[in-house]
Amino acid sequence: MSHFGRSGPPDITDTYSLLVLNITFRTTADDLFPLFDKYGKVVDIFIPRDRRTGDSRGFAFVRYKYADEAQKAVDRLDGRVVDGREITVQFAKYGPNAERIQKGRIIESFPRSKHRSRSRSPRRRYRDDYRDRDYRRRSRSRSWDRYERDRYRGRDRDYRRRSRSRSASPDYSRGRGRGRYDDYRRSPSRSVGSASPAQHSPSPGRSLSPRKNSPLRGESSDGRSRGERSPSPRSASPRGGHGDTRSYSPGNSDVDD
DNA sequence: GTTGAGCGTT
Repeated sequence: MSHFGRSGPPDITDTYSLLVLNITFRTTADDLFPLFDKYGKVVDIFIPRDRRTGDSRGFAFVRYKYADEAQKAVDRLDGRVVDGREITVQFAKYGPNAERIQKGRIIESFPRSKHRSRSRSPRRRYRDDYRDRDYRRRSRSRSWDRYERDRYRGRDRDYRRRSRSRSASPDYSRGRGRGRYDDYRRSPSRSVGSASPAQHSPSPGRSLSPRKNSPLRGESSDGRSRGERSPSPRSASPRGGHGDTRSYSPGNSDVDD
């Protein structure tokens, strides 16, 4: 395995974690790697993503092998404009498991055999409080300046170009939706073959569900679909097999650039 | 297409 493992964190006991804040939502580890690797030996880069959407949360973790290099990277890259955004580089304050950490270095002072209730909330690891935070100060800035737009477009195309090889966009919504509509339209109740351009069909089409609140959805009470219901086995993973945040491969870049 | 304080995965 050349790349850093998606099997979890590597040997982080002797590494120094750096927290990179204020990065763009489109910045990936591949973009940060060359930047941070210039100032030292980068062991691993991890960018937390959202479980639901899969988008970046706007910050990353860069682990250095040596503290001096990490310190230099902090001093050098802190305040640096990346992707049109001024990033904030600082030593990680907490460990991956909210363990004790010192200057970004994880200190396992206690044996892991003794799991202790952490002060933090291990049950809520995700942004469940994003609503509160959103209401707190939602109106601040659109953040969409000319820089990000330009960068986003360029990056977007790049991603599309490389992702187009293996799998297309998650068309399950459209495909499945049309499939349902197709099935619905397939009913003899509707004459398919001549449309009425003069008047708009009472069927909203895709605006709202044609059977929006039918007492019976046709699948539950039907009974026939119960056994032969196909839950759209079209694509299990829209991201394909590359759905890892840290997809950069040091020494062996798999980018087909 | 929207977000922006913060501390992380098998």
